[in-house]
This record gives sequence, structure tokens and C-alpha cells, in this order.
Amino acid sequence: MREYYSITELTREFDISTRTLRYYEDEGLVHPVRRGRTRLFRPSDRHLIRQILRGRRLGFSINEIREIIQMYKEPPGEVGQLKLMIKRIEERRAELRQKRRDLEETLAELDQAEESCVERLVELGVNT
Amino acid sequence: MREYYSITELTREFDISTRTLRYYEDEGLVHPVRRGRTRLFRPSDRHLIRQILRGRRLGFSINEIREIIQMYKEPPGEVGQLKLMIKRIEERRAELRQKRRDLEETLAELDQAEESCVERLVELGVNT
DNA sequence: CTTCGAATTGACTTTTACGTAAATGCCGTG
DNA sequence: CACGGCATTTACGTAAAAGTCAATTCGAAG
Repeated sequence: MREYYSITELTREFDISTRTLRYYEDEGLVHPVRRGRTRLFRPSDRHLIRQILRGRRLGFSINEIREIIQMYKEPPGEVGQLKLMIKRIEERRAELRQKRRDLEETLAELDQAEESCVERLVELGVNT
Repeated sequence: MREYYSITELTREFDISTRTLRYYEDEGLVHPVRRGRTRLFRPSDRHLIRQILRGRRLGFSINEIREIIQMYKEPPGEVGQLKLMIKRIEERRAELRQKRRDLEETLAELDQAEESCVERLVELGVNT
């Protein structure tokens, strides 16, 4: 496990811009340490970036991603907070299950669409 | 099957604003007919709205949604177009499968997080 | 020491997906 | 016919998530 990653290494690995990584830092999502002015990202930051991009691909906003990442962290110490956290987690899961239904439906329709296309090709006598 | 739906009926059904529906019309995603200046949405439009919102929940942009909806329509008549269409569909499916992986991973992490919270509650001696 | 390239900062710009407000049209009811 | 209640059009506003550009600055190589 590497100790540090430079900003450009990570932009290459994840195919994002430096601007994006700095933006995520401004938003408090990652916390690279500094050597002089240079950012040094640790494996934990790298892991956070993975999670951020995952959230992004699923259509979550930065604020939502921030919330979700909070949930991955150490659970809070106070009972009220814990119960609230569990409620929030449950809400997110419901949302994700909705997304999963949406996803399955969309995939099914695309399967259908592709099949129609292939049929059409066969009608036209194209040898696949 | 109703013949027409008014704009407000649909805004209530789908919990979106009239602005949003007019925007989708501007963007050429739906095509309500007019009685005078009033929009009348047909069942096909209603179905389109379903598909649009599904895409929206999955984080697709309007342009992407437009593309995806194109795919659901009648396949094109020309061979080159058909092959291109199949390629596009395949790309979208790959993207959706990626989203599905993202989704499963996120769900798994949330399960983990919730479990931690529950454990913590038990430690604190809270009777669930 | 100079120079070069990579990194940083800050400011400004852009795109997307609507929100919002103002002015006006249409229509059924009392 | 006046009215309330939707609808419409036009226009401007805005928040999120970066892109872009200019001016520096740092550190390492020559």
C-alpha cells in the first residue's frame, strides 16, 4: 500500500481533472496533507474518491454524497444520533432500491430494443 | 385508458412542476397536442414521462434520456443505422451494468454502516 | 543559478435543469 | 359580466459541478 499519491496520479487513475479533486477538497470530501503547497493524497483519500465517484455515477449530488460518506464512518456515540443515523441510512437504502428497480426496468427495455434491432437486421437478410 | 391528461393532473401524479413538463416539451421529449393553447397529454406522453423520470432518478442528463428514449422507438430501417443503434444500446447497457455494480456496493456499505449503528446501540444497552 | 515543468490559487465562465415572476388568455359559475 | 382558477408565454434567475485561464511559485535538473 503506497503512502502518498500525487494529484496527477489520481487524475489519471480515475480520469478526472485536478480541478475536480481540488473542488472535492474545498467541499471537505477529501483531506490531502500538504508538503509545502503540494497535495499528498493518502490511501484513505483514494478510497474516498472511489466512493465519491460511485455516488456521482448513481446521480447523487455532492451534498448527498457527503451525507452518505458520513454514514460509512464511525457511528456516533449518542443514542439519539444513532437512531437518527439509522433512519437516514434506511431512507438512502429505500432510494437505492428504487434506483435498482429503475435500472432493471431500463435494462429490460434496452434488451427489448436491441432484440427488435437484431430482428430487423435478420429481416433485411443481414448475416450477423 | 384515458384519452387525455391535463398538465396539472400529471404534475400531481408524478410530483413534478408544470415548468418541468413544459421544459420537457421544449426539449422535444413529449408532444402534447393543443386545444387552443392548452396542452393535452396523451397516454403515450404519460408513458414517456415515466421513462424520463426513471432516467432522471438514475442520474442521466436530458440529452442522455433523449438518446435512450430514441432507442425504445421503432428501429431504423437502414442497415448502417441499425448497427450503430445496436452499438449505442450496448454502450448504454454497459453503463447501466456499471451503475448496478455501484449500486450493489453502496447498498452493501450501507448495510454495514447500519449494522455498526445497531451494534453500537446494543453496546449502549438500548432495547430495540 | 537558471530554467523548466508541474502544481497552486483565484477569478471568471459555462452548462444543465429547472425555479420564479409578470403579464395575459381562457372558461365555467353565480 | 365579473370572478376565480388554471394555463400560457416570456424572460430572467440560480445552484451545482465543474471548465478555463492567468498569474505565481515551487522544486528539481542541468
